[in-house]
Amino acid sequence: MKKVSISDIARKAGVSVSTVSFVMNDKAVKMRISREVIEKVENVAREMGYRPNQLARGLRTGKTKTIGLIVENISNAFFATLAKSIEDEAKRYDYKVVYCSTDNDEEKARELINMLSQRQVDGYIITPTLNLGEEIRKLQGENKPVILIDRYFPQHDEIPAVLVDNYEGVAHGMETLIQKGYRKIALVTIETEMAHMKDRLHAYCDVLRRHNIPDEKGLVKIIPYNSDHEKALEEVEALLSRAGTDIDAVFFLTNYLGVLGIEVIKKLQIRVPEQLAVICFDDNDIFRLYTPTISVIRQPIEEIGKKAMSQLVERLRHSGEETYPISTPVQLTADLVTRESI
Amino acid sequence: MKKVSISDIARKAGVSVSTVSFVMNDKAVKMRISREVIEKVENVAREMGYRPNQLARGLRTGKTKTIGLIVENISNAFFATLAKSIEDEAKRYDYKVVYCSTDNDEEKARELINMLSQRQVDGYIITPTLNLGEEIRKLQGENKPVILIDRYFPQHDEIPAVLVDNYEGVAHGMETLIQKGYRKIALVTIETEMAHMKDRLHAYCDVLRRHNIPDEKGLVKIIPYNSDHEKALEEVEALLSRAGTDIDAVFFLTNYLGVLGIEVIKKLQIRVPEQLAVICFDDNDIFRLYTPTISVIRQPIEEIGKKAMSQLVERLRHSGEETYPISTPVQLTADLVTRESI
DNA sequence: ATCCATGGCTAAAACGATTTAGTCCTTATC
DNA sequence: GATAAGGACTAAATCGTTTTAGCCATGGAT
Repeated sequence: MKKVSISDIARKAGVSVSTVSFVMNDKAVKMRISREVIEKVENVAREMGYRPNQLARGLRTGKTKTIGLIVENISNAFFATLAKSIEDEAKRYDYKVVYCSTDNDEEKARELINMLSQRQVDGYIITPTLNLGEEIRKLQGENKPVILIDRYFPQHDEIPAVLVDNYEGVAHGMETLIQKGYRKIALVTIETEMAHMKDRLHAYCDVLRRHNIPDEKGLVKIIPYNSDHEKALEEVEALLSRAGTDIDAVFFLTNYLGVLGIEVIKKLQIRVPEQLAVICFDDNDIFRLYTPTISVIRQPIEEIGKKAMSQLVERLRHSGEETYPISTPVQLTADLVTRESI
Repeated sequence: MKKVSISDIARKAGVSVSTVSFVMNDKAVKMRISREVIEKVENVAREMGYRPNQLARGLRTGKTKTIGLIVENISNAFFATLAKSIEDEAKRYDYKVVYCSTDNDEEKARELINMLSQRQVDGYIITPTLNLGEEIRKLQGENKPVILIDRYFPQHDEIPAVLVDNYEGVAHGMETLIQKGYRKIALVTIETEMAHMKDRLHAYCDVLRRHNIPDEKGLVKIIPYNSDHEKALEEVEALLSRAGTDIDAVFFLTNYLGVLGIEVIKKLQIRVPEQLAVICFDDNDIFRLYTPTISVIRQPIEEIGKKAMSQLVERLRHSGEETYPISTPVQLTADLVTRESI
């Protein structure tokens, strides 16, 4: 049972392939196909269950109605939620999404871009890794729109991005901690050169400095990206075992680190917030339900997805035109959600 | 800056398109292309950054090296983890994955299958919704292998599936509860006709019956699939407010319901396990980290993904052959992870 | 009778690959 | 000297669409 093709329809309906194509693409009226023929073709197509081959269509038209979404890791709650929001939004614009995970590996990211490019996706939404600037410029050179999300390249401001204000988010959290009287604030972050994490780190340092609190090196723990769960736990444990003495608060700079932190806090039976105030960048079901509930800087995930998609569609519409609309960069705010942990 | 095509390479290298194709597909030796020409072509291809167009290739060969993955909702931790595992496994076999979410909607599932079929994916891994049997048989009729995961159709045992033993899992959990002395065991499940959930429900009923415990209707709460978060919370709250009196344990039949349950338990300040023992089907970070830790029936997610992919690849290999290998259905076990909540 | 529109369709090229069946040289074989 | 047998390539068909250009009636207008 082979698939039915347009010529099968044409044969059965006793018309030419072109006529079938016109009917299927609602160009029948423009092409002045008669009422009867239109109906005939439509009936035959329905009876035979005809579904146009998108490979052939894409090959001919150069458009696949597909966009590529590259995230860090689809099994992470943040990216999974983001992906769903983008998938839903894409559907509204009649686009299909193909996702893949970089695992934060530059080489893998490059491969993924190549793979998507070979599959002729019409546009990209990318959570970039380091050093992807050139690769992305190449895509733009081929006239394929790209929107960055979550991360960006400060040196390439011609690549549009949908971001949250990382600096402001962390600064707000820090100010709140300080205002509540915490002074010995530790930080747990991930080892990376990427700007969005640097922004978060800078906010931490700047706020401390603004309040004349020395930012001792010992209070900042940087977890290497590829350390396994056990190793990372140990690192965090080493830091948090000082809670109650030379640390009175901790700021986790990512969702994943926060969960790790909870694990350590539970293990060491640290009392929160008495011994240690806790705040995390990016929310998670756990933070809402843990006892005590954990305060977070919440990113508007749905909105990031929607905005990224609408920015992309905008560009897709104008693709091929001379005057490429230079949109202003989109910066959303990450709000503090105060819970019991501070 | 247009993309370079095979004919661009041919022109620049001064050879025919066929020759380039042979070189690019490692058929040069078989086709007795000379060393020099091979090198020449390879160099030109590298210099020009040639990447074969997969649409064209797929159109010609009928193979896209892509598989379609349909899950219920990619933002759910279970499916997100499963998706990642399948993505990783697919990569090993040199396949790309396209995912989509059904949101448990039959009509949407049908549309997704159509969409993937139009995009000529080579095979499918599907978390089915109700009444998808016919649609799936059609795919098989077109010689496209399909593997079901997580759910199945008891009336269609010719559709291969990778499943966990839902009945045994729940039965084991129930036996453990009873052995620990709990008798008034409530159940929270989701409204569905699907067999995997019926299996779980039957295990609950059977174990109660086996121990001569009457299964009162009032102890089973069925949450309608489309009720929003608030509504579902209320329903669960109505049930769990009876904890300590006519209910001494509760079994949540899905991950999502368990999280909902935790939310209610927290709100009502129910003491676990003194007032209420808790167990949930399928694990989640929260259950590991909540205080007290929550016992679960853990599904081997990684293994499901791996098995599904290897089953699919097996069929992909033999696709087109007369003797389709009838593999025995794969049934994995879901083990009890005992934690503090029982 | 000729010309022009217009209506209603179709032929054929094109998209970018893969693959089958040659073509055209050499060189070896009888 | 004719034939066969490689060796090193290439022409052209093909996959399933879309789209441009054009064909052939018919019916006024001139």
